[in-house]
Amino acid sequence: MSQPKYSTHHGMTDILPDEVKKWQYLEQLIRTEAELFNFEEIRTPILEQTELIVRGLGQLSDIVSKEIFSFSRGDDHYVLRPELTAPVVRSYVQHHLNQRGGAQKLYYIGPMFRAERPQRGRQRQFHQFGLEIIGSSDPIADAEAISFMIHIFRKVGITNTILKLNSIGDPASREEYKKALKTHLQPHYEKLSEISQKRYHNNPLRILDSKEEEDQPFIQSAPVITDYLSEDSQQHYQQVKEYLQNLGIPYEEDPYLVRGMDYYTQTAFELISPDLGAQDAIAGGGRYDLLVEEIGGQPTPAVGFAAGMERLFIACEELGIELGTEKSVDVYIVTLGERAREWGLRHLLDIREKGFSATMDYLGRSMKAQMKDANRENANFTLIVGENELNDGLFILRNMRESDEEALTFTQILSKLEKERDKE
RNA sequence: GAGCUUGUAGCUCAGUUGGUUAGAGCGCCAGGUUGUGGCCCUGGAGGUCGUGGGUUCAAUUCCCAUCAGGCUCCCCA
Repeated sequence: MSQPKYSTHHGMTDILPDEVKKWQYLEQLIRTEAELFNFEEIRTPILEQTELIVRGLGQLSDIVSKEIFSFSRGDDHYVLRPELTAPVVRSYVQHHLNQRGGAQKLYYIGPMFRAERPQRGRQRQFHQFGLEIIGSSDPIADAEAISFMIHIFRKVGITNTILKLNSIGDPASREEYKKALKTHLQPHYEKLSEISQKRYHNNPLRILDSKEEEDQPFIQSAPVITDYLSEDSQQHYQQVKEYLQNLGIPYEEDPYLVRGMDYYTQTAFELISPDLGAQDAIAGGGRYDLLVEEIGGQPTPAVGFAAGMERLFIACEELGIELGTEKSVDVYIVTLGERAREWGLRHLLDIREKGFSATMDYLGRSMKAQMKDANRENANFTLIVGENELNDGLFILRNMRESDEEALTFTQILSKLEKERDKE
């Protein structure tokens, strides 16, 4: 096809009317369920200060080092938010949300931006929903976050997921482990992949995440972080696992699961969908007990997760799950002649006033074309108006599903519609 | 950031071993029924064959570049 003069940027897509139904469905589901879990929505700006994201996620994280959309205007440095944990925490600190009392249970839905190379399940503008529980160190918060995450996927019908679970401990135990890991890798340093050699110095934990062939033998023989957890961390992890068992949520422990952002501590988890191919992480999260302080607030424990909405839809597609309903309209007014069009224009409002959706032809088309259009719009009823009907005040209400029709006054038509609605 | 692969109508795809007007199905518009949809029939609109350059008498077809999609790596949701 020839290239249009203007198009979306690389890796950014329009959500067209035919697809928007499933988005609305999912957003509605998330909102309804979040309310049931007693979470409150929070909305933060698309643009954040560069420094927040750099401090929050870590200078060396892949996201910050190569995937950030940023620009400056005067002395202000802007980034398009690549995730929402740091912004939500920023908001929490900025507005002293701790003063509202208790743990803050927040959820969000919205677009994120990462300058990655696009492919299926990975767009430069993509959408996440997620939640953050700020102000509780209790493992019950971890369990609730995971529970909500699983709950949404189950509600949608995605049940064949794998929950991977790990604990990366508190900072002290992690330092211990880092030392042990480096000691283990030291003799093999020359044999490690280039990336892993770099990470050896910067962020040795991430070596565990490596998919490089040459690293695998050393990763498999590496010490396991869960052996280095402090007693508190161990207890916390143990408690999370017990809560998950009580909730009937199966999980797989993966001692090599490490998350990409620097702010994570203790519990780390990922939800994997076998239906996604290369981008198989459909949701991920964990505890980040140090982030609030890092951003300038009081030391405050927190836990949360984020899920990729596009990836959720891909999984649905693979599983044959259809979300949302077909489009339809309650009443399509079919008009014949100018007088009828005027009548229709006025009476559309009366119908809508009663809570029924209503439309009519805007193109001055033939009756047949209008009927066809009504069919395409999936109209429940057509209301046929011509000179005859205007003269005797009886209009034809055609039930498009039953294919029968009757002549009624407009008042009768409205009550007929209401009767039909009550049947449902 | 790297490798591979694809790019023909709104959509899904044929086709052209380089040669006058590029096809199908679906969708769209109109008519068959001068006031009645879904099925059927007839007709129509819609494509400089992703874009730019090169080779050639001639390129949608071959070559190069570029852009976009897909798969994989990397990373992540």
